[in-house]
Amino acid sequence: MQRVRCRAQSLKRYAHVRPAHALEQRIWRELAFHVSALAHLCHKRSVSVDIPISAKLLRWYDAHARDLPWRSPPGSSPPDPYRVWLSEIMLQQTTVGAVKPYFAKFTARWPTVDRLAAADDADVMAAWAGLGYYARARNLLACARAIVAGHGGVFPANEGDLRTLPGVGTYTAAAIAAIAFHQRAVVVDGNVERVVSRLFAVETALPSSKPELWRLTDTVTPETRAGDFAQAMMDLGSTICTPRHPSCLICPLQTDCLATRNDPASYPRRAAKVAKPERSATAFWIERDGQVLLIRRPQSGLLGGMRAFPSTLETKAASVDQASFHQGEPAGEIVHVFTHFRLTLSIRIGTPETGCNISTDGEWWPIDLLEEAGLPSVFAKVATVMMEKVTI
DNA sequence: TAGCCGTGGCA
DNA sequence: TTGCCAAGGCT
Repeated sequence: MQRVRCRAQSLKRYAHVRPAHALEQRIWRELAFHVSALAHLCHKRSVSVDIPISAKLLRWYDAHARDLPWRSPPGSSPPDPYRVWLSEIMLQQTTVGAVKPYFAKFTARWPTVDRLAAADDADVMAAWAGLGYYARARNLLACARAIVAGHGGVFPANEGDLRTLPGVGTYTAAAIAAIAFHQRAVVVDGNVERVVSRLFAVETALPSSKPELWRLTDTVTPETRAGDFAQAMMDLGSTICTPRHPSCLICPLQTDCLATRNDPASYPRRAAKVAKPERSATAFWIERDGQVLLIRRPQSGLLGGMRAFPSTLETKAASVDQASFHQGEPAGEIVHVFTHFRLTLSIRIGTPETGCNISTDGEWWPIDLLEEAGLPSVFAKVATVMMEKVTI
């Protein structure tokens, strides 16, 4: 045991070494954590200590925190609230990998909330294109302008005031208060719901279990470092306590977890899901002098406020799309799966006249610049199909 | 309150 | 190929 402790201490002398590659860094952090845990175990080998869950998690986080562009290192001064807010909006129901390039693009182009508030709507919507959930982009602008107009360009520092801002709900308000302002707030997102429902083996199914999960999260949230704690829960959820195959053997909370030996992947329990409805519609490629007709979709509803090809794709799901539209020559078909329905979109080559029947406020867009139009993915697929036809 | 609202990666 | 899922909010 003494030899192990000496080896652990000598290894800790190399803690400042930072390998160049991401994989090596990850392995190094992993090694450093286990060395630290081993040294701790040696030191406390004969003493049973009841360490709080938050303390275990924070210790793990200090060694394993992911290095993300919107973060400051664990335990350091709070990061810029603007960057925290922007990242939290982008990360709503969106993976870290998808957000990174958009976060870089937005912060380079609009480095402050004042600059963003002064931006043109069309520029922001186009910059958001491809990230999905476009109401977020509309609310992003509304929020930036509310901060400038109603809060002197400064983000409010408490959960209650944050909650009144457009696009900022219960989760986001708590996350900003905790991370950007070091307030004690109970931060519950999808990761936390999963971790906590496993930790306490919550048998109630989501979403009815949400109040119970909030209460349980409240019981384990520390008085200080609530922001680091929240981010630690999210890191744990995305790297160890994953949805399908959790890595319980290396989990810092394994000894506290009631689900670890009882099919942890089966938590959180979920209500049975219903099948996705099928919808079909027609999109029109209407060309003139090397340009193609684009329209702006209505501000609310499906793909609200985004540029698009004229189509029979309705804004409200309740209405029926005109699937059997026979004007124009058939030019192909694409399939796109949204969260709540599966769309088969027929493409037809129309004329400016048929286009005017569908929309009167279109804009003619150069075909060779279509990539800059900021089309949502479903219409970007249409563009790809038609561009391939042109090049053939 | 439950339905609506994107996208891409993964198994 | 298909379904599941990810740092939710709005109505």
